[in-house]
Amino acid sequence: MQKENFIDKILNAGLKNTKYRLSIIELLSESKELLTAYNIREELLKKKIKINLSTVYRTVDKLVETKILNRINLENEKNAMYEYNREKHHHFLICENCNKIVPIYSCPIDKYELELEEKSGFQIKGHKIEFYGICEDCQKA
Amino acid sequence: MQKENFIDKILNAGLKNTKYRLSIIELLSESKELLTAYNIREELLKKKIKINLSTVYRTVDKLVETKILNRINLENEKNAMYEYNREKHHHFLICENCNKIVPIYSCPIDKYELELEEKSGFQIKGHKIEFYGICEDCQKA
DNA sequence: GTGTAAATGCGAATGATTCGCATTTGAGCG
DNA sequence: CGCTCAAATGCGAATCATTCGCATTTACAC
Repeated sequence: MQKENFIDKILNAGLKNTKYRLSIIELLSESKELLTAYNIREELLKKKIKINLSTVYRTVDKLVETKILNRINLENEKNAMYEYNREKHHHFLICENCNKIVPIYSCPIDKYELELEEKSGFQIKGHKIEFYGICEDCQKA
Repeated sequence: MQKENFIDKILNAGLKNTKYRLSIIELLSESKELLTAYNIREELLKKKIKINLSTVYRTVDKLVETKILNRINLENEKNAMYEYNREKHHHFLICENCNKIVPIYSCPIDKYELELEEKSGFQIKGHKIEFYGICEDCQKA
């Protein structure tokens, strides 16, 4: 059962298993969208789970630290967004018109990163790409 | 003379030529680093130019709007940074240790962006890439 | 069950950025 | 060159996401 799996993740991360941690992980693992701290609170309220906003922030911080969640800061959004970490490298394609955010599971970087290491002398640990454009729906309208 | 060139840019953008606009453009055009609004104010103060922080924000907003400057929001910095727009497509390589920011003037995207347009149906307008790693100096230390 | 550190709630603080409004300034025009 | 008016500026307050301090509660090891 998925829930047991989440509890294991929490405990393996050296964290206490609390109802808020579990429900935030469940929520994000079921969500197709990125959610802000505020969104998370709203969604939990819909499920009759009342949580303080500070607690949401502290909880997601811990879960990001332990790599159970990812924190995403997009160019056009001032608030951080969170997603369940499915451990699949990806980037985002963002509609400049309707702000739709679509994950992209392919990545054009690979070889280039090696070249860049040689040229720059940096030891490269990672990268972040965002693509901006107009989605199909907005092009029609 | 460079200054005349900047004044032209300001006027062509339909803006009034004010000492603050000119000095902010001059400052950024001479700077090798990205500067925050606060940094800009500090640097101008060093040159005995006293400017209100609100004015810095309003000025860079206008100059970004008119593409004389670029606004850059990096993952790890909460404040926006500004650079003079030299109209050369580039990305950034950031040292996770000392926060050095190095511009990279090559770009691995080109063909991939076309593929992505086909696959996604998006009309892609642009992209943003950040590379993270450890710079040569920090690797030694 | 007990003890203890970690987690939580609540309200206040922080810090970047924006806003409202009164004053000043740039630039076109006579 | 002086006049006029919109645009630009200064200043202080407001905003909004996020963090902090502290008192209280809870999870988990023994």
